[in-house]
Amino acid sequence: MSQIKETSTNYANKQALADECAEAYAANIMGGQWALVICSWLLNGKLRFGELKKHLPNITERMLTLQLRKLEASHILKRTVYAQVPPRVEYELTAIGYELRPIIKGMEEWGEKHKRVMATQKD
Amino acid sequence: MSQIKETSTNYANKQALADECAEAYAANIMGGQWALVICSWLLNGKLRFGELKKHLPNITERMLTLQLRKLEASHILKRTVYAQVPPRVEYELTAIGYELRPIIKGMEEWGEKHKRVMATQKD
DNA sequence: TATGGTACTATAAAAAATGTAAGTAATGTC
DNA sequence: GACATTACTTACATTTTTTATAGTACCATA
Repeated sequence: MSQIKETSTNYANKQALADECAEAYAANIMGGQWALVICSWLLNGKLRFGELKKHLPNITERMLTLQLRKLEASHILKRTVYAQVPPRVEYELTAIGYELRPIIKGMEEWGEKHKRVMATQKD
Repeated sequence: MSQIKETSTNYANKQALADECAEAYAANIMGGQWALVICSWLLNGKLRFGELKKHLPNITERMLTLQLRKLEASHILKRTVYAQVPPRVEYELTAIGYELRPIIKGMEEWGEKHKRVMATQKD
């Protein structure tokens, strides 16, 4: 998947932080350029690979695949393959995945508010 | 600060995402290995550089400085320097910084729950 | 036989984030 | 004058993440 060196200091630090801070643990799972937005789209229901791709205009297929695989490995979403040609694969949030909703919504609201606050600062 | 190339695809993608998805915008601000945990500690009140460092056992001074500067630039916290020797610098969340509390707490709870869920899977 | 659609994979390169190690400034105390 | 304290800064190395580009498999239809 992603190539993490289990001997690196960075790896050790992430582990240690995740062990004692559940919010850092969560951030590791939800980290990555597109993970949050993918989940955000999936909050409305299952989507196919190609549909997700359309919603994320500039993502490469490789990145989409990587992020989906990571989220799948963390049991945030589940992947269903239909034995068809051309292939059809659907992605859907799991129960724990859907529980991200209040957090994602919270971040959305906070982000909007932060934008407004920043607009009033003149730095 | 951090060296972002404004000509890179990555920069363009982040901008575009942040523009249309406030949750991605928020994630950019709160991103970084230690940012969330720093904010988490600061939810309990102002702390000095050295105190923060003690709370984050493996962080290097360079990383701590970088993350604090980034958070300051985003107006998540404010930095107060006291004209003393040896120096004394205090960091405190701003109003919009304190508004991260429900999000951080939400992530904390979700993280704990996710850990429990994962413990029951046998992969 | 050629073409098209879907969901990928492989490989390389570029960019970004993080870590390492050393040094700095100012001043009070020994 | 040497040393300790605090909050950094700088130069450089390494690791991790993201992007670029080009494939692949499958079968149905033209």
